[in-house]
Amino acid sequence: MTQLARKSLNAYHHGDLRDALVQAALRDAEQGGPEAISIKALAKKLGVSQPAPYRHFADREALIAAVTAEAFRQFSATLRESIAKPSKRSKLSRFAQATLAFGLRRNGIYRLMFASRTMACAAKGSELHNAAMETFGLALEALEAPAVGLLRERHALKIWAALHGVVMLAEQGLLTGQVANMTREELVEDIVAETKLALSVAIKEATAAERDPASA
Amino acid sequence: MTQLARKSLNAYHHGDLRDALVQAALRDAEQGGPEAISIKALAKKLGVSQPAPYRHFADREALIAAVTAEAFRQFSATLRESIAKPSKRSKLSRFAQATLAFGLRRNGIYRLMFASRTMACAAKGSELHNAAMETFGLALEALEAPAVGLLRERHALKIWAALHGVVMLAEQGLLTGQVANMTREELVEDIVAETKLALSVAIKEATAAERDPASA
DNA sequence: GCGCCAATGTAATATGCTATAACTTAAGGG
DNA sequence: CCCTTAAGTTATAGCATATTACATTGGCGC
Repeated sequence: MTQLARKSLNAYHHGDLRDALVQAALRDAEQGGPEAISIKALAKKLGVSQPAPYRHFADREALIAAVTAEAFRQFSATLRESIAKPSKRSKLSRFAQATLAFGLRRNGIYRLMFASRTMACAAKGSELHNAAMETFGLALEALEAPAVGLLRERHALKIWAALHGVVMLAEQGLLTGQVANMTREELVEDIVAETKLALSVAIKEATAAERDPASA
Repeated sequence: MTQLARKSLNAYHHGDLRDALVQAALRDAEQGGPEAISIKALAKKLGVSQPAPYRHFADREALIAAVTAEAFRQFSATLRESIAKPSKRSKLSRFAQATLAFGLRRNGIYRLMFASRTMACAAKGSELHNAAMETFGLALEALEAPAVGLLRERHALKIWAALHGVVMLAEQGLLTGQVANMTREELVEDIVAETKLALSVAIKEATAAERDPASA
């Protein structure tokens, strides 16, 4: 990429305006989501003229895309950390709770990644799309059950979707601390358990079918 | 409410500008989501001056809220229909597929309901919040298994979240037609089956615990 | 009926944000 | 040392929201 070039060339008036814009925008988006990102406000805050950001981003959308990419980087790092550090709880449980925690704590950023028009318009091979798929890769990794191939993929997909649903509903205020007499964390734990159950059943069925192909 | 008053009073210059605005905005939001709703553009399309809409809505947010309420009405009606009409498939399956279909076909509207800042800011007792909770009520209704109380609520919540996750991921282009060698409809069916499995196990455990409270 | 009132709509305008055009400054290489 | 180019500035166009002051119309009391 142009990252090396950027670093040396931008060391000028502002220092590194591009990066400063992304970081500041990320902070603004933390609470208010994508709509809280304003070129003008950012320029003012960073002490440059309004049009200055346009030297680094074609338009507001481009800035948002860059911010979203950075958000994915942070999200992935957090998740990776969660499944790496040892604990009594299972890898899948740690992954799930980390996802929920990130989504609740940095909800504007979560919306940026998973509920913005920018992402919806990202093409299949784009940097953003790849970043999102990497997250799914982490879900796959977190599934420690001895499932391989499609079976593994399907269950990773299901738990990813379920977690995503919980986080989104929570952000919309539809999961208010306690629903059905359980906290959001307990709900996530319940989903983890359900996934494990379904996966073990599926594996049992698969091995049975292998032994006796006719019964399938 | 003021609905009766509205009907008679608004029958004037435009006929019923308020309703026309909501309907037109709903059409605009169908593809582009909330950000596609523009007071100015709507006024032009309906042949009135730009400030005219402000006679009916305090600001853009208020219009969006009204549109969202209408969206919930249509969504609920669609879901209610799906679980009412008889079919070979289970009620839960019909409910789940109807949710997916609505989310995919009218994705801008779905975002309006479940991924907008407007909803996130809706207070707990507000009309919008209640409308959203009604949808959850339909999920509860769709669960035909003989579960009651908290058990039923929890499983309805879980399938609601999972479905929601699938729809959102699909809209973000992260579930591209075929993932893990299955279509989105098959994925939803899989989730339905998983829910039924988990619920039946939970019921079995509950009845066992009832017979022998000590083992719990 | 007549005039008044309130609801609805219009014209004009202030404000704020995005984006572009034309011009300026500073760093670095030949 | 000048010239190129990246990066920044001032000025301005354009668009959308929202407000204020004014016009219109339909219904209601008298």
